[in-house]
Amino acid sequence: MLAEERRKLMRNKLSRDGQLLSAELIREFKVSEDTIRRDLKELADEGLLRKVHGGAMAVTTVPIEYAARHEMNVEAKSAMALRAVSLVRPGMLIFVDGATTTALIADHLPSTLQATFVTNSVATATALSVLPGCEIILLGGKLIRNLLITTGPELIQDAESFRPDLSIIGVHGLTITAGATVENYDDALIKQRFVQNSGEVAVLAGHEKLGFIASYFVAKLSEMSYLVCDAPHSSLSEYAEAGITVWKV
Amino acid sequence: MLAEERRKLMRNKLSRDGQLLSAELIREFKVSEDTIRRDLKELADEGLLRKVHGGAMAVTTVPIEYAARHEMNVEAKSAMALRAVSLVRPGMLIFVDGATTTALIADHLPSTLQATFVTNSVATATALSVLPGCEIILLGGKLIRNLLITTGPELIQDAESFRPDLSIIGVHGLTITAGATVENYDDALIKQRFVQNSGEVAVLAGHEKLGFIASYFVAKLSEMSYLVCDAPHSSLSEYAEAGITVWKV
DNA sequence: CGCAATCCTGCAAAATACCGCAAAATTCGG
DNA sequence: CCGAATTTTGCGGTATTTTGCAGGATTGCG
Repeated sequence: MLAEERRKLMRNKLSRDGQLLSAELIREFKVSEDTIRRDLKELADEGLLRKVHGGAMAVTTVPIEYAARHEMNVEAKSAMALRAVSLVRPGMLIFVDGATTTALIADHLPSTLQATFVTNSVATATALSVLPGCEIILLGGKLIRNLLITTGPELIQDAESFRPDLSIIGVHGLTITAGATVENYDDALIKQRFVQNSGEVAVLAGHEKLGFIASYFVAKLSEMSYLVCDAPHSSLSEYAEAGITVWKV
Repeated sequence: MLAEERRKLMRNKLSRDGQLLSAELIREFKVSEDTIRRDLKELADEGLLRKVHGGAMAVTTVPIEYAARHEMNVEAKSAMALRAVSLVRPGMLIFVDGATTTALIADHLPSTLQATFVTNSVATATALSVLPGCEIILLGGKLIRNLLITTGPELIQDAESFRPDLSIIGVHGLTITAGATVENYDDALIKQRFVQNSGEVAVLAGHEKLGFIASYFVAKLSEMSYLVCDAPHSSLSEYAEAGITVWKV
């Protein structure tokens, strides 16, 4: 068996189980303890795992990952969420996605608001649940572990039932030519559906997202009504010229 | 089990319960008292907890949460969840409802478990998401604010697609004649569906639920395979005589 | 005060980790 | 295809970590 093949299997096992046991790997691959130890050191140098006595543990623990992203840059994200809130009117049907930024809008909504929200994000649904006058519809499906959002063909189908007045979405990349993009395929599909079916679309993007193209397409510039961003005016002017209402925070 | 894995589980338990009991950890991890004590010293050096006689207390910035949780008898609930976990086998399809007790089972499941879970509870889905080898399906629908579970006619319809090997449900009331009952109509409808379509049904009920009849029917005694309860044997014998496998914790 | 539970210290056994080196396997240039 | 350079692997020896145990001190509680 090739060394690289063995390490590939170890990567798979790690992402599946969240940890690796040296003794188990020795039995499984029929190699010496030293070889396993060297492999673990390799993977540790790649940042995939942390060596511990007797094996290794994955570094990407899910809740930590989500929590860590949530912690980052809270002031800017909160400011952007505040701006997006001004688009919300009573009685609206509003889609909110599972981005860490958009999940913050619940904190800025008036507690007396009466509206209906639809989302595929566990975190967003939980945050919105504090609003006594609002109805919250959580789209069901297979849970994506590190994003805490639901996905799946049935969900895409269900999404067709909604024609929101407003969709508030976060993205991973935004450029003039490529439009809005994200890093997860399923996430992209869902956002596409709501972008196409919504009356208005508000995109929230931190300044670090500008000029970056992620792997999966979400929306053309012409499909976007509002762009909320914390970048300087100079970077945003070209988006304003493309016909988008740009709000700098 | 890795030492590091054990400490990780202890951290989880600590943040959930606000405290750790040495004796309980010894039973749970099947290690000596010394090992647990050394682990507690490790975590104490990290500043996560303060050692006290018989265990440790979390050094919490928010004492409110601990007080609130302590009120709710976490120990008994955790013990019941631990028992229910023994019914889980790799490869199973398992329904877990949104009761506070059943949501705890995620903490007792082995991190290497490979299985599929279906739930209508936001809290349960989030808790289960720490298991790297498991698929989690969250049923979609209208969110019930105070329970953080989804409901609705479409959800009942979707539920028919599943034939779980096992359903783990919590109830609000349990008597010989009225069977299992809960306080929320939509919740009852969903549990009914899964009770009828599951291979085995495990009911978790604190001792205070016995002899109480809530408003909405969930399951007859004949539909229940297992009853996990912390009541004395004398109260439970009649359920055992009704043909249910009764586990006292 | 007495008893049981818990805690602490030192120690020893087992498992695991680490280092240097040489054999074996693989790669590569001609 | 051959031989040298490189990489990979296993082995011996030693260091470190983990764990349980014994025995005595301490604590909590009726």
